[in-house]
Amino acid sequence: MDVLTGTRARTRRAILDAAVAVLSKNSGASLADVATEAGVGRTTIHRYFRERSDLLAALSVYLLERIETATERARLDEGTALEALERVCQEYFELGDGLLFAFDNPQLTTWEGWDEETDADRALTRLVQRGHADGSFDPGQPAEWVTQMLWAMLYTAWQHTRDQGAPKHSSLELCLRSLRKCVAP
Amino acid sequence: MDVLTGTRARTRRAILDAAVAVLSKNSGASLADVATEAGVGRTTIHRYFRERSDLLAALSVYLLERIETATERARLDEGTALEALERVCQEYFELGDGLLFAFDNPQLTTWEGWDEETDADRALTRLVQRGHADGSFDPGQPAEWVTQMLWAMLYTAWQHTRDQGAPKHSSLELCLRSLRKCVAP
DNA sequence: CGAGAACGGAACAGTCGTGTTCCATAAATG
DNA sequence: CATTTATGGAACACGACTGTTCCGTTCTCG
Repeated sequence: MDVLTGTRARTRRAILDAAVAVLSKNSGASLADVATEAGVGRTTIHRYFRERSDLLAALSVYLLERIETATERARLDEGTALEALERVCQEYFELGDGLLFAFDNPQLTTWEGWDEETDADRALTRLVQRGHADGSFDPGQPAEWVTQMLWAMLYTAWQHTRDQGAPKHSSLELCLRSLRKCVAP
Repeated sequence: MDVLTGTRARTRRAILDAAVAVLSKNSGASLADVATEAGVGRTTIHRYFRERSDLLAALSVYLLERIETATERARLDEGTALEALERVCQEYFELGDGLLFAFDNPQLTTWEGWDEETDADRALTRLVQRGHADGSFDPGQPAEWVTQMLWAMLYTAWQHTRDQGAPKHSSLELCLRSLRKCVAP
């Protein structure tokens, strides 16, 4: 079940992406809705994920992977803490609808099966602590608070573009501006 | 149907409050769950609200009322804009779980039946514009963005206390601190 | 081109929430 | 205390979603 032919890997991706798009708008959507969005038969979904819970579990690891790679791309230990924070903000913003889904299902980032923090969470926390240590971040706001704020701001920004049709770059710009001012000492 | 005896008014409130508590945790919860939380029979709920949608509609006006009165209590046109913003933040924080519900259902604050803004929305927007005018708020962040940020921060703060058991006052303190820095010029 | 893999769709049983009716009981009210 | 009034619970029909099976079709790759 690890090795998938090109075709299977492709439709699997299509189903997962469709699930993110549909479930981020309506977390109670039916599998038929997901199938339609994916351009696939409902039975095909069951071929890849026996039960709905299997799809949701796969969705978890899928998004978690995307979050992890986005975090790695941001290279949190390079440059100043503020620069790194802005980079990771931009990377996360690219997650798009996955952002909404991840925010609505916080159990993803905290215990997606285990009760352990993810690497991304730890890296983010370390980053804020680095900012605390070198005096570039406000020491009055604990790291956990700052990371939660980051997600909430990203959620707001993405919703802002999705619902009100604001251009992506301007939403991201507002998000970065607010975040910068928040963490400043 | 406007005049309710004391008893009916009381159970109606119990049902609405239970619905807020349950649906803010799981928006797909069944009416049986709400009934249990309210300490009431499932049929009783149908006596007060024929269909699920009727309960949700009543929930909208209930929360909208609470938001309106909270906004009035904050006296947005008194004192400096910053002081007023902090007051309204504190008032909204008292909404508790209603906060999560309102944040998850943004259609409440924008068009709960009509496609019109609520009084609270307008008052908040005016407040931020006042801050822009007298130079006490950052002109680079439009009023709509600031109000959305306010809700996002409140959501974060309340979730912070609910999930991580942080004391209410400290969460609110963090929220106020972040908000203050955000709107500062 | 041909075999095997991948797929779509129909059909079916099972489950769960919903909305309704009916009746017996508990509570409030005058 | 007697009469409304409010309630809880059982029972039922209905609809939506789910999970499964089966079969014919399409595609993909050797």
